[in-house]
Amino acid sequence: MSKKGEEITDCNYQAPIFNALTKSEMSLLDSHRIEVRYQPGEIIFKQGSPCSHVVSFDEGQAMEYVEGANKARIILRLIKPPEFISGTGIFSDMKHQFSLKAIVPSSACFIEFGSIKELILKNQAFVQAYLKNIDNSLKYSYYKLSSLTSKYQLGRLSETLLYLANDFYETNPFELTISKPDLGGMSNMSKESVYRLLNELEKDGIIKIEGNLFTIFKPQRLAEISRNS
Amino acid sequence: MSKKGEEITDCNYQAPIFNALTKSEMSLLDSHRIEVRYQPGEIIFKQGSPCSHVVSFDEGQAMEYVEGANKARIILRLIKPPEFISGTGIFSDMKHQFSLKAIVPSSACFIEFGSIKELILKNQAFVQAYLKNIDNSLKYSYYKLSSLTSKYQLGRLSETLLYLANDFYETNPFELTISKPDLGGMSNMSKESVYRLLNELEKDGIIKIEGNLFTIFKPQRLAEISRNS
DNA sequence: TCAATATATTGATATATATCAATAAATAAA
DNA sequence: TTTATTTATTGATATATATCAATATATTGA
Repeated sequence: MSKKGEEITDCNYQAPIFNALTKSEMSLLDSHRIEVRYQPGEIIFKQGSPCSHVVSFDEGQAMEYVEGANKARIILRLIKPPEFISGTGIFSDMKHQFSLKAIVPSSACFIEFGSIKELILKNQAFVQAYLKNIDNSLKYSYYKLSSLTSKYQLGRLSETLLYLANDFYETNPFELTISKPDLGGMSNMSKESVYRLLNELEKDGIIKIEGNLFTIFKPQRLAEISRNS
Repeated sequence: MSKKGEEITDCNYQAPIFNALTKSEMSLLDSHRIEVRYQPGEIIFKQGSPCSHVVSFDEGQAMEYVEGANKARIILRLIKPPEFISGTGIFSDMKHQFSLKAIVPSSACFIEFGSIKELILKNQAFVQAYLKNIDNSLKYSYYKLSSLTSKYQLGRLSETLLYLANDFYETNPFELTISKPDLGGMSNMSKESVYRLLNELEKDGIIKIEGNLFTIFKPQRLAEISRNS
């Protein structure tokens, strides 16, 4: 097992849920896993396809998205390691409910669901961690549902920018690794609206954009906009 | 324990998840539960409030909804017995992620989460049923997310009408027990839009509305509209 | 280097949909 | 019954936002 921070990872079980496992349980998983590397844009799993494994996302960055009525897509959230991704549907209809796509070179470890299920049934700490994981997904999904349906686009875009700085990249000037039109996918708006509103926020001195480098000058102002519009 | 179909119910454990329990496990729950009766409009639990119990919804009808930015609310789905409602957040931040409100006189049984957790940890069939339950909620939530953000209002309202006939009331002429403006809460639109579109669907001979009695004449046409707009 | 493609920008227009407003019908209260 | 209140209806208007279009800039490939 490699430590967090090393360059090459190989199913390193760094996600918090794996803390619940003993060494021998990890070895069990080792014999039921496959590691796969992805290039930017490659789909790791696709909404609607059979779901037989969980994913330990070990390296790179990816996006979780759901497909809408037309070609529209909503980007639910971005993923960075270490992350444990349990395809929802694994206890119901065995189909993926969302798609996962690499946005930079990435590495994902597929662990057979059978062995995960075994651990869920016999390891009390593991099942609690697993339930916490789904619970958080559900919580986030409900939040997104109300936010995407009740806010104006400026509020939604501001929320996305704060999410990127605070939760995803976790730095203030941050280098955007998705495209600017993808900000529209995260905030549910057209790419033209994204460009227009970004310029507006920049003109108001709230943010600065140089290429893909985003600086948030007034995070509290952005939070206010996110709340009130 | 009363059988399904009887008038008065009292924590009857009819929801599928309870099939996983033995008689003695049910007795355990019996000593950790409280039954509460509600009048129409009364809140059973409120988004953001502490979540310490799960709910067995035994009688009546209720709505699950999330509160949006302004006073806006999205009605996630309607609930009828038997239904097991595990407040999400019970494994994460111990707060309710949505509200539940009675729409007709209803009866709900609150079961202490401690005893549910005990069963999750020791009964393998129960934990699987519990996971299936959350999984379905997540699946539904993702579906709603894409549907509410990618369809036009006519498509969303058609979807709601089909949901009511096929999944909730399960009869074709159905008596609406929520208000017509609430159809807007389910479809994310203003009440005026609801009235306009209902009249439009009626003029086109797709549905008929007499008071609160809704008849769907052309369900396949409605499904088509729901899909393509 | 030059062409070709993708990304960014901005304006004009179209359109979905909310909001406001006025009134009608239905229901409840007195 | 008469009044008051809620629910329903419909039109006019305002507005958020997408779409279309034109062009500019940057990036890539030949």
